[in-house]
Order: sequence, then C-alpha cells, then structure tokens
Amino acid sequence: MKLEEALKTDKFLTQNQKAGLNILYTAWWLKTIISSELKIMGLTHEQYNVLRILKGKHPQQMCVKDIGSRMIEQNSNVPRIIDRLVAKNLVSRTTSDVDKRETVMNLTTTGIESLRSATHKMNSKLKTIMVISEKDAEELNKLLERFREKE
Amino acid sequence: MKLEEALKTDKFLTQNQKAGLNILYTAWWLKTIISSELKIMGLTHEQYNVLRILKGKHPQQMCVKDIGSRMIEQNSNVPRIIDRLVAKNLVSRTTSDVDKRETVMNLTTTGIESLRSATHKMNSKLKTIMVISEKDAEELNKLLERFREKE
DNA sequence: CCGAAATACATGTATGTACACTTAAATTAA
DNA sequence: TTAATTTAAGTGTACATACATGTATTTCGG
Repeated sequence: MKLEEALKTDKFLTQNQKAGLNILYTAWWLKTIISSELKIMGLTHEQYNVLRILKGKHPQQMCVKDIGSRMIEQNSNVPRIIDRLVAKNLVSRTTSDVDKRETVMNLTTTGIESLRSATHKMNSKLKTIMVISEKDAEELNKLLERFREKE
Repeated sequence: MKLEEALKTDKFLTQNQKAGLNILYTAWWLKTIISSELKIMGLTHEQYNVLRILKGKHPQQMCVKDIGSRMIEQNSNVPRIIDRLVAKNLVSRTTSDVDKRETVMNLTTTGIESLRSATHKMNSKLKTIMVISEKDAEELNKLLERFREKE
C-alpha cells in the first residue's frame, strides 16, 4: 500500500518528509506483524530481542549494559524486560562475582528451546512478508544509513 | 553510523534481514530526535501527530475514528491521547450532534498556536538531520513501499 | 588509604501500545 | 416497529518507553 493510502493523506511536501513518515510507518507495520507472530508463543517483541542477544554470546553471560547496547530501541528498560523473562524461567539472573554492581544473565535450557521454536516460526513468517530482492534490500540499507548520516 | 556499529553485531545473514532491523532502528532513531525536540514544548510525539491531523481538517471537527485512521501507529489509543490534549486545553471535545456515538474534536486557539510553534521548531530540526537528496529520498520511498508489498 | 566521582543497576512516574471487554447509539432485518 | 447486529468510544490490564532519581559498588585523584 502506498503511504498516502495508509495514512489517508496527500499532503507530503517533499520526498524527504515523506521518507521520514514512511520509515516510521514501515517500522510500525513490521513490528505489528512480528508481535502478532510472537504472541502465540507468549513473547513480546522486546523479550524476543533480548533472548536473541543472549543467544549471540551463549554460553557466556551478559550484563544489563551489554544487552542494552545491542537493543534496537536503545532506551529500552532492560531490567524490567529481564524481570519478565526470569518470571517465565527463560533466563537466569545472578550478581556478577567480578563486579558486584553488575547483574549477569544467561539463557536457561527452557529459554534456549523457546527461542529456537520462536526463531523458527519467525523466520518462516518473515520469509513470506519480506519479499524484496537482495539487491533492493542492499540499496535500501545503503539509503537508510545515508538517511541517518547526521547521527 | 552503520547498523553493525549501532547494534554491536555483525551477524546479519541476508540484506533482507538487515533491512528489517535497519528500518526498526532508523525509526527509533528518528522518533528519539523528534521526541526530544517536542519535549521542550511539553508535547509527545503522538500528541503532536494528533494536533497535525486535526490541523489538516481545521476548522472542521474530526471524530476519534477519523483521527485514528490517519495515525502513523494505527493501534494508538486515540481517546487517551485526546484526554491529555484536552487537559492542556489544546483541543476541545464534544459529542456529535449528528451521531451521538461519536465524539468530535477541534483545535482550540491555544492548540493552533502551540502547533504552529512546534511545527516551526520541528521543521528547522528536521532540516538539519534529514540531509539526503530528494532523488535518494524518492528512491527510499519506492523501496519502502516495495518492502511492504505483502501488506 | 580515603573521599569524590563514576558506573551499573533498580525504581518511580507519566506516557504510549496492544488488545479484550463494555456501553451506548445507530442501523438493519424480520 | 421491534429485536438483532453493527459501530463508535471508553475502560481495564499487561507490557514497553523515556527519563529522573536513588543505591550500592568500583575507580580514581590526592
């Protein structure tokens, strides 16, 4: 769907302004699809993100700060997302021996299993919705990074 | 910044997968900049969005449903966002004469003034951060719409 | 070695999001 | 015309976000 239809408007002044809204809308669209898929497994978007980040270092432990710096939405409140994963017994949490300020996290066996099946479901879903060519995707990545130039 | 640096990873399997994360990250980046600019005026991102939507039809009134269908994040809880705008006296809210199920909203004089100065600040800010060429922006819009093909 | 500064995390508050459920009004069907 | 259905909003709950503040621990300067 064109953005004009999605937002029922035709008042974009410049392609730059439209691009800003288009990015926000596309992110919302993608997040909605991902979330509805994860909901079946009792996970939220950000809980899944944390599990994946932990998987990346497994079997090493990770502290809150390390996890936070790898999150897509970098102001996410990691401790509270962890709270919910611990409550579901997907993640274990202990105080670091090395630095007692740090809390360190690790996936539990249940966590690894949940993540495996969630990832499997997610990948099949994404395959059906993300259908642009690798060449187009590469170009899109280049343009998004150029869009964030002033970062 | 490249996405790999922003998320401290190098594990993107395909350009398609990277594009998904890149869109989510870029949206977060943009929303953060916009929000910090609006905060100075005591507005949130979504409150500003609602004010702009109302402006688009002003001096006509709009009902909750109409506003909702024009929001970027289409599951936003419009009544509660309106609550806050009414509390700040930026928007007036009455029951429709035509259909008593509907609540109709309109900008107040204060609302119009707030929006005007918020928009002014926002446009100058956006001009400094959204620096890609109109040609690149057009290509980006084309690719984002292609990305959402399966919508 | 000690006190100040920095760091890592937790917590509180306001706002927003997603979604189920309720209520009131309008529309439709019999 | 009345009963059933649909529609528009509001409300409740769980989760997430943005940000300020508090607390314990570590580090650093003197």
